[in-house]
Amino acid sequence: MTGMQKTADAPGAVRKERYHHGDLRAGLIEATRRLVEEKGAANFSVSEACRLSGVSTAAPYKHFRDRNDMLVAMVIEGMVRHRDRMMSAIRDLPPGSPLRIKALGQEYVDFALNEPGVFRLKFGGFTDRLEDPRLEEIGHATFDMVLREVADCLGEPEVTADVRRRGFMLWSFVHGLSFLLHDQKLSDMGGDIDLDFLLGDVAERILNDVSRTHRT
Amino acid sequence: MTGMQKTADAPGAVRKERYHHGDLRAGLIEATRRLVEEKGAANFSVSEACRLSGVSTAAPYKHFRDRNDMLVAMVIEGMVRHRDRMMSAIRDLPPGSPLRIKALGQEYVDFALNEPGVFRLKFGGFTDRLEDPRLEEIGHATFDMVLREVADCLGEPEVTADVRRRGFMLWSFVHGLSFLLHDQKLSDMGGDIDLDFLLGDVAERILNDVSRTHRT
DNA sequence: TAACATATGTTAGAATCTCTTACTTTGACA
DNA sequence: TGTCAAAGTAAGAGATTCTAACATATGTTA
Repeated sequence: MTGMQKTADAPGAVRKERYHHGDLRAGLIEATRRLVEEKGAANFSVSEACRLSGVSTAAPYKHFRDRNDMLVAMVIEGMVRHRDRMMSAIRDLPPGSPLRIKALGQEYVDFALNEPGVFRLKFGGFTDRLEDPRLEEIGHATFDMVLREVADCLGEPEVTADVRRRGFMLWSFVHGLSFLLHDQKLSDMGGDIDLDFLLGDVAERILNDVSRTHRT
Repeated sequence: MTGMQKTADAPGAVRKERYHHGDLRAGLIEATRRLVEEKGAANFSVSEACRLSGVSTAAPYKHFRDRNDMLVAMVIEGMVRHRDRMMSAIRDLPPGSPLRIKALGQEYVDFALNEPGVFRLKFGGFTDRLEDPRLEEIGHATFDMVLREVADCLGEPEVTADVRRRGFMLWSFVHGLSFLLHDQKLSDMGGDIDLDFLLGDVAERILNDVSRTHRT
């Protein structure tokens, strides 16, 4: 009995032969991601991530402050992926084209649907305010990138107040759409609305120059 | 020792003199609402709601299947309030006016900010899919009400596919805006955007008849 | 190469939570 | 008044988070 228990080997469990794991921190983050996607953040448990990673339930506390900190670490990686995907989604599209705006929205929504656990953990407001400077930073960087795209598209050399306002409109829209799509509200209550058309239409309306007649 | 413990009396705790509570179900729902607003749904515990209500931790299970069912019961009441407020927000505004659409959006956002716990519990996707026919029903009823307003505003006698599409755009927008506002993204990243103006501008853009030139 | 310091694990356990089972009290009604 | 169902309680099983104390690798330095 060397203390190297090999209990039952849950499916997908990482087999451990050495006392040291190799990169437990990364392993736990990946386990966390898998579990959050499978069962939702509310049902995520540190214990289960430990089981998946083949370590004791005390091990994570050498790498993370607490459960919340584990989730934050996982979400940070997710947001990096999110931004990377958005950037590569427009790589080959003509600069200044509204197609780029639409593609950014498309990708925003796609990420939310492909990694709903991560997306909702970040934006659903589930935990104790996952405030972390790294999250703040990447969020700002991503939005700034979008704002520059909007400016290009409008022919503005800089990010003006108007550009910022329209960028925020676009964000609000795709953000809400992401939640509603994942909640299946579009299929339940939207009739036969075509998602692709919806994205294009909204982008067009927001990028359009409306001679503002009534400000109410 | 009659089993009538009066331990410490946590602040705000309901004092219990009788064996029977009176209306424990309602009391627990209200305690649940308070706790969710105070500490977030993730930190809500049945035990604490019991402490607030002055009953044993086994009592709720006479009224609710489990913790999740308690949350669902509380959210249902919240969604009824949500709809009621939206309806009364437009009561005195001229029928068919875009002011009504804007007021609905305003109220949607206001509710999300006033009762973020409830709002995010319903839409943040926190729990094990809080699917309940009563929630479905009230959601549909509310959206239908909005669609009729949109139709009126566009001069359509019925809820056409186009009306539905625009209604869904509006919903997506105010929905996302609600999340972003609560996350303080507008104040952090929106510069000095005026919320009131934003709502009016978006309503106008979505209600406008854009001669659709390019559908891509 | 030996010895130490540090990082990274483990074991054991305290505090808390959800939910069940079996028992008790209460109020309503025949 | 007696009985029954509804609505509480007490006790406890099983899980969970996190801590404290201990164990083992790893790498640096004398």
